[in-house]
Amino acid sequence: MRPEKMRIRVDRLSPDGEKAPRVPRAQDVAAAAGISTATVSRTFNSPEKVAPAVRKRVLAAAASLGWLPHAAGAALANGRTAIVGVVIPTLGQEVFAVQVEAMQAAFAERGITLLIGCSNYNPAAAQAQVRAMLARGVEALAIVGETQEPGLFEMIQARRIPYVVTYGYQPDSPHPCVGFDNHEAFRTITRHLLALGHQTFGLILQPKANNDRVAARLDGVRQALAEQGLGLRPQHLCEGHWEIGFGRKSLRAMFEGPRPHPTAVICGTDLLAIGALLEARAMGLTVPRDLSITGFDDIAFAAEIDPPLTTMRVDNAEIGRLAAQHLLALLDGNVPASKVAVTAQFVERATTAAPSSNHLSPRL
Amino acid sequence: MRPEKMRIRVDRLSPDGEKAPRVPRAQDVAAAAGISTATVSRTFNSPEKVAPAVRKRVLAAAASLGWLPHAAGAALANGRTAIVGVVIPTLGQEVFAVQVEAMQAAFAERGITLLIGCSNYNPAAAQAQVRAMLARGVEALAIVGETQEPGLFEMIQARRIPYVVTYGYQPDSPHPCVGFDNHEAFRTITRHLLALGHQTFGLILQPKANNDRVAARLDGVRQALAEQGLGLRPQHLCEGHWEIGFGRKSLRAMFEGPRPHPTAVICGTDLLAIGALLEARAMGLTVPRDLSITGFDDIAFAAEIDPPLTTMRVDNAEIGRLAAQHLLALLDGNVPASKVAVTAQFVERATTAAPSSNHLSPRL
DNA sequence: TTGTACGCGTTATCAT
DNA sequence: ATGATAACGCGTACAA
Repeated sequence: MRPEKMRIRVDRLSPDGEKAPRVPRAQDVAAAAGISTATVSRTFNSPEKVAPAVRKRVLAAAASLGWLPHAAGAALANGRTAIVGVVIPTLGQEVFAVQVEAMQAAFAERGITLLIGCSNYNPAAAQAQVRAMLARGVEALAIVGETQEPGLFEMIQARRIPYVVTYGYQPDSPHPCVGFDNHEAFRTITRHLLALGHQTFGLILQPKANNDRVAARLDGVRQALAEQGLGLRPQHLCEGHWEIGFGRKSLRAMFEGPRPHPTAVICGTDLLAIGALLEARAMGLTVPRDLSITGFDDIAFAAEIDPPLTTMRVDNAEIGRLAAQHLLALLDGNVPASKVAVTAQFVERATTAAPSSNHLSPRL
Repeated sequence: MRPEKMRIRVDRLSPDGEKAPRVPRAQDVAAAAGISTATVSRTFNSPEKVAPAVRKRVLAAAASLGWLPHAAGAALANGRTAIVGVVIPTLGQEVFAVQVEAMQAAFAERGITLLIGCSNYNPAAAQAQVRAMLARGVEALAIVGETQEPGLFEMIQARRIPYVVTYGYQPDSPHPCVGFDNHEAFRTITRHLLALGHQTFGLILQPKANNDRVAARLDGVRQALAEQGLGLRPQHLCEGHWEIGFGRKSLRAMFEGPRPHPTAVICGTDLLAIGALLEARAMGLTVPRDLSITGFDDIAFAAEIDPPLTTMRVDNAEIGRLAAQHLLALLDGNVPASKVAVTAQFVERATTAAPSSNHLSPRL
């Protein structure tokens, strides 16, 4: 009988001469339970193949040593990492934070942990995050938006791992996606205001650079206007940071600019709309009598403000859940629908109304 | 000369007979560049040790093959994973989302990626997340709060990895922490209101179960009151979900309850305070004449609401940054201060004032 | 049911 | 400066 080949790792001694207790390995558990590492592994990965008595001993040994199977070793051995990556612009925006939270919960149920990366709307940063995640062997990827560094999707595809673009739904996209149709949503808002009789529009949006969702929104508005032979004056289109401050600033700029002033202002987020609303009030305008304002997202506060904000509701947690489901299905070898549309729901509250008569024939 | 021992992995054929192109390994890059894997590794990890000409060839080969060093292999070989874990209650709360975002940015600068876990205020879930992270070989851990499952910190300590408790600062805690002193902050708020002449207080907080920060806040209020020989009536202490709805509901409950009614209501979050403010207005109360209200966090909206909310500002991004710095220092072998205090700043706006006279001698 | 032994992809050591 | 090779910790054929 050949002597068993067994690697023995000597405990390193720390400078002060004490034993530096090392993180236990399967080997240690095996020794403690008086069995082999193979049985340790089986106890955790296919317990039914292990005799109950042995199983009990192994579990006890593992618990007493505080052993956890080292994921890197396992990943190398079986090719699975149980890690999924998600890349979003920023956690500072509730819509994305909520999405990530829902994905994390869905994956956690399946024992999958989530690597998170923020791009801050910088495609190069997104690229770097994706690269790092691929190197870490993520089994799937979710990424917000299609406007990415050239080659990013090829890099993912070369790894043959499932991926999905979230937040936006684009029927003609080459990528699987889960989200709502930004173009359609803003067309809906615009049409609603057109139906009320508005003819002069203001638009306050996030920067559309590197942001296909915002570009789609702008397109949606323009198209709805074009259908009525209308357009958007350059001074009535403001692009900037998504929060209250920029909403205020933009509204003031529009109304301090040349006439005609807008009778309706469409905003890209509820926060922008709230800013516009607050500034309109500060300027002595009455909403919706003098000015209609719409938001987007339906944050909790939208319903509470006075007057309650007309907006559009998107279930971001649902987007996160569906994205996770989509990726999980692919990981299970199933073939889910490549594109999943979530509907954005128009919520009419009290910041929209027909324009008052003195606006109906603006002095051009 | 012994023939070189070289493992050759045969490309597996996919069912349809086509070659399934596999993810490239260092071996493939080495072959393409006509050198050994050792040089490939060096090219990326200590480029100065590689001849410029060779380096160039290796980089070109790696780029053309799309090779990324597989992190699991690297982790196994050098014992470093470049992963750090963070466990928070929920991303749905801005304060935590902002913290995580700041940590992610700080770690990304050092090539470290972040594993994220949410506990939803459930210690068992936090425990499970920590366990999964340790198994994945995180090199450091940040976790919100000290109220954890017994044994959780021992589990971390056994792994000898740096960790830090965030959001709360407790001078007498056995754990390193980065945050502000919740007890002191709420004592400050309470003292301010006491100085204005208030004697009957309401308190609207998040649930204090499994939440040391909230428990500390409650204590802070109680202590400040006790210093003046005052107490808190049970019906004036409401615990519930941190958002607007619960603020409304709680305020109504207090004022529909038996007299005396509070002349000042202290809230655990700005959203709760906004809810209380809206409900107070709906009930015909004028703030701050009939009722003072304070929030906490200083969210963007706090300054915008009418009247602007008196609250306390915490720089959560700073907490995230400092926590990351603390962990990075430890990873670098430095010894940073074990406890880092961030100050919460009282921001007096317009929802606080002296109680009106009819409240000064409440009918008990 | 359990054990043996190899391989996963990389890095570090040592030799050249 | 570069190459050969032995770990790293685990999972899993295959053998017993």
